[in-house]
Amino acid sequence: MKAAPEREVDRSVSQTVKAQLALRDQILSGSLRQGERISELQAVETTGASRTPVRMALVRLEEEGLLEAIPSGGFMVKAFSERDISDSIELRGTLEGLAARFAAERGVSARELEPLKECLAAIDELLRQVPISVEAFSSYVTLNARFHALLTELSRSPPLIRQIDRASALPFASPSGFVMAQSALPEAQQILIIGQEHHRVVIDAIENREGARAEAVMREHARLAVRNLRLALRNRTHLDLLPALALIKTATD
Amino acid sequence: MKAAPEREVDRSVSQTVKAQLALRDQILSGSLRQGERISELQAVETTGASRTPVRMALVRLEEEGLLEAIPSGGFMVKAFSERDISDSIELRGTLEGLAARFAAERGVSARELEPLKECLAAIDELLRQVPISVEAFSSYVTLNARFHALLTELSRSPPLIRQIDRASALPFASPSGFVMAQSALPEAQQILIIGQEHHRVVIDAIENREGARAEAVMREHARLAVRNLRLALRNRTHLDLLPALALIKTATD
DNA sequence: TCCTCCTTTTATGTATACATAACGCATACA
DNA sequence: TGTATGCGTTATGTATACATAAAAGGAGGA
Repeated sequence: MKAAPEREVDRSVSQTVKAQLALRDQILSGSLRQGERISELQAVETTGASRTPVRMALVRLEEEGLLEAIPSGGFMVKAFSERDISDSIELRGTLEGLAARFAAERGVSARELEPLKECLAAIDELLRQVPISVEAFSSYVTLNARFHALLTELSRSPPLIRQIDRASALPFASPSGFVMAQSALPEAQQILIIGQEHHRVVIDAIENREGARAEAVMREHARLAVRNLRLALRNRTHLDLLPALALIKTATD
Repeated sequence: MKAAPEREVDRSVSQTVKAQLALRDQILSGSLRQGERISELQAVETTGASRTPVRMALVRLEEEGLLEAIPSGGFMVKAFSERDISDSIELRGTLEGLAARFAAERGVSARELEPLKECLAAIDELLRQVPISVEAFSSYVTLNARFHALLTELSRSPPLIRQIDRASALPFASPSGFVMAQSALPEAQQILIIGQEHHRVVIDAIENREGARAEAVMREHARLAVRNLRLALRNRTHLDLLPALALIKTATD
């Protein structure tokens, strides 16, 4: 399939960003197999951008952690072990814990907490319906991502916010990475309820300036995601809902 | 034998790396002032590389955290507040704490601990002489960096190692960032001795699989660096020994 | 004198051409 | 038959040309 004939160049978005998004999709969907060198020429054809922006995108994706530089030149898709993924989640949790502690220790005004509480209430509303619909799960993903983003912001520490964003860039390490995978599990509802309890506690801890408690609960919150990862991988049900399944290193495959 | 070790050298002299090193030097030395847009053409002249590798280097330096992308295009040198810097150090300490905990909880063989203990002994040897010479300070910097690198490796977690490396890339956040600045302070020797005690404790904690203790002491260890930063900035003595002083946002300057 | 608009200039983003180094394949020799 | 070497192909790294968008400067009007 040749894309060359009518290559309408969309100039509203830079070619670099376009190439980056396209390549990321290809990586996460498994079009580009792990360990294999990514051909720039091939990437040029599939993304529609020329070599310069493609190259730029490759560098950014390497920094993002999805690609690995090959010593002799070029890049390949990185492979992740189950341990790598759980460590990445725990890492993210540790950083979020630090953010929560900063927020608690340095103090947060009631006005700043307002959006967090709204988020909390919205999730409460979602969890009230039994059983939880697929649409509700989808809404949960959005609200959960929002909650985590707001919480991170509460630290008011640009370096920390930056690092958390970078740690969450890996799709399987992001706060909502495994929520959809849970949707297939019978204990899904319980898991969401426990997660929401964590949300509630961290807000309470920040409000009362209990730094250690805020930090601890965010770490535990991430451990919930690790548990879900294990559960999903063991059950092997709805693995297609797992983000970046193609990146997971397996012994047999 | 088809493997050629010289390939690494080839890449190290690549125009991209050359430009990156040259630009980083310029940024840290203050040749490029914070807030001002970095002219690509000017960078081409000063680095000797052409625009493509310069552009590559700029992207990498942005990911590294030294540059900031300008919405309308191009990059500028980022400015850091004192709070930004202390947060970056504490961030690094938190990650190192996680690494130490991983090492302690997951267990480390005596053979793996060996190089750490050698490092410890070498630093002990250095600190025995009173007063500590400038050369000793310099040796300390090397050994300290080595100790922190070895400790990070002990976690045996590639994602965590990667993040710690990224967090330490900012010169003022690196483990040895403020050691030289201490050399001008009268309490320098005490500070080094306390730091070494932290090193000793973390090894002991890892050996005894005391995860919480290992984590706590590494956090405290980073706080020592934060204290030194404050001390150095307040005393304003030998500020020229501070890395990236040009990047620190000040109200007066 | 200040503000606004237009023109000019310059810098960035992109495309592409070129050179060099790596990889593969074939052939020859052990 | 296996290994090593050499050549050809191909991909990457680099340089540069071109187009567009932003910034700056000047001129005209209020």
